[in-house]
Amino acid sequence: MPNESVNDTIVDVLRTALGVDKDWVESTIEVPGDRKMGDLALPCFKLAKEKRKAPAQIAKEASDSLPQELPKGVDRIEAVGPYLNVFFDPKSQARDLLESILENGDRFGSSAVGSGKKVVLDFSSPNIAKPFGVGHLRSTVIGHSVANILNFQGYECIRINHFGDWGTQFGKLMVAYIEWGDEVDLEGNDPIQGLLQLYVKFHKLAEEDPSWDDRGREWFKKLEDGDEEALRLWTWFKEISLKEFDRIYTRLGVEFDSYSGEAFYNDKMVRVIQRLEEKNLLEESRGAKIVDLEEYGLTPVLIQRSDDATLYATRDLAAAYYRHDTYEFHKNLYFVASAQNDHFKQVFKVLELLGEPWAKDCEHVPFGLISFADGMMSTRRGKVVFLEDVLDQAVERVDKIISEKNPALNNRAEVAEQVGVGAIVFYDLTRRRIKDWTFDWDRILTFEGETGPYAMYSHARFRSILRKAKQRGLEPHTTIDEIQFDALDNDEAKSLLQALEEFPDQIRRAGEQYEPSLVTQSVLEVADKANKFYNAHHVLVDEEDISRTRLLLVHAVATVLKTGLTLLGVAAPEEM
RNA sequence: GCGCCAGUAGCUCAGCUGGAUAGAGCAACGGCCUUCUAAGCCGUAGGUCCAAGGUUCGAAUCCUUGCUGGCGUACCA
Repeated sequence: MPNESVNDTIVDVLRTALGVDKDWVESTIEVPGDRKMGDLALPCFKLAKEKRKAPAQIAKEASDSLPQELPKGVDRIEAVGPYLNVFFDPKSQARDLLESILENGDRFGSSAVGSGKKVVLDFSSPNIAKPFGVGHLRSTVIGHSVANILNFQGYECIRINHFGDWGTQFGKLMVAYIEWGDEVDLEGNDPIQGLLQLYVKFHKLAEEDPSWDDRGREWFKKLEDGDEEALRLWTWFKEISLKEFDRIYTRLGVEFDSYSGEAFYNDKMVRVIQRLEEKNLLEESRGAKIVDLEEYGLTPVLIQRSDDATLYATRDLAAAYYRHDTYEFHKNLYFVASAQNDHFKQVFKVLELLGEPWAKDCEHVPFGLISFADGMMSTRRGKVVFLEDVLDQAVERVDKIISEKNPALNNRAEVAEQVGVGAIVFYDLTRRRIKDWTFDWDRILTFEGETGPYAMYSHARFRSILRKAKQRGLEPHTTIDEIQFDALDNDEAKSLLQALEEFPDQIRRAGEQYEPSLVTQSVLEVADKANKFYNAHHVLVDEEDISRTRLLLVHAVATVLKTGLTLLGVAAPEEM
């Protein structure tokens, strides 16, 4: 069914009139693309063969045989060509919607489908000792938003930041530090910059002379074996990074329930290897230990290197077990770039082969990558745009715009931060997550059209009307019975109401598909229709009754926009 | 080579499990601020939905093949 508003009574009436069964109606009925055609439509093509009649004739006959008394809330049902179109009574529709928003407030659009179920979300998960680049934005904001959306639907969300705080990269960094540590500043304001320089220099040399990589592996092995010097450096690098990440998460408003990174699973690797051995899945190959997945069309999973050090896949297996044991999850989600599709296929397949029934509840939620116009981002080559620089630029630009457009704003710095950061977050959540995008300063710093600032602006604008009204002693109607329907009897109000009505359904879909862009699109749709309404009709007019009814609509718009923005992890300032 | 993903207006994208005339934004051009925030609104222009087959009453949507681009393809994560 297209949405929840299709109730049984309507299905029943249509079913009887057409002489078909309930399932047929439920699976065929749809919401017309053009809502002028009706609120629901039932195409009758499929019945043509069976009934040996033209679809249009079937629709016509069915509409003639409808009962006198239509279901509550239905204004009329009419045949239009081969379609049987259902029109809801606009008044009762508007009444139900506004009443629901009035009653539910910022819970409008929420549900309880997930109640009692736990969802584990692994997102953001940046690598320690590397800068937090725009590339890390994706996992962070998508994961955060999906957590908000699922939470809104009653799921209990466990947000895990699976830091990349283990692996050969640390060995490499240690080698670099030992060699050139005195050339960089790791104590000043920007120690990450120093680490990056070491990292880049190392990779430049390693490209020409692979023996550098061997030294890196050696040092990582030392770390795994608990070497004191290695451990000291590792702890120090980690501290430097965590400080930086903390600052960014605070700005983004992102929080986690667990910060157990890869190192956390260090002592849980043995058990994984044990399990694999018990099931006879492990084989020796070229000196390493692997699980062969050839018969499933997958490349082998490397479990243990020839020098016995563990790998990414091993740690993910250990983490999956840990999460299962600790949280008894309904779903275990990984918000990781689509480049790692194969990796997750392998890991989940191994879990399946291990006989774990919960393997099917593990899901990779992939997203496209961010690249530069001239190619890929690469930390190894030092080709990174720091997320903080992007946020700073955005905030700076917003601040300038405020100084031009609303110089009287008193909490300007705070609002500039909210709008600037919100613009970046919203930007990343506008398109479907699977899409790749190219980093472009001009584009990401555009605040007009389908952008975060536009949505925030629309919200602020409508909040402003409510404030102005209050100053004049006007409040929205508080009970639905007071509504003056004439005040909403125009195209702009109707399509605005429609946009508001679709909001809960979009949230539901966004939760099912782990796709925040559906919320973004719905927010933009509401903002668009709201601004059109704003420009076509005055809210604060002489007739008090009309004003108060329109204020109710304004209240509904502000409520929904704020809820939508909040689910996306974007602030909704009162003024801007 | 093989695998996964994408291909819709000049650019960036929507288009829900196939349904009525394929929609927005940006860029371009022309309008609208002495009443609620012009980060807004209205209008003009812009399309062989990558291509060819197939399924269907009906395909941007499903299937097949091909083309283009991105990513992956064992000791990085």
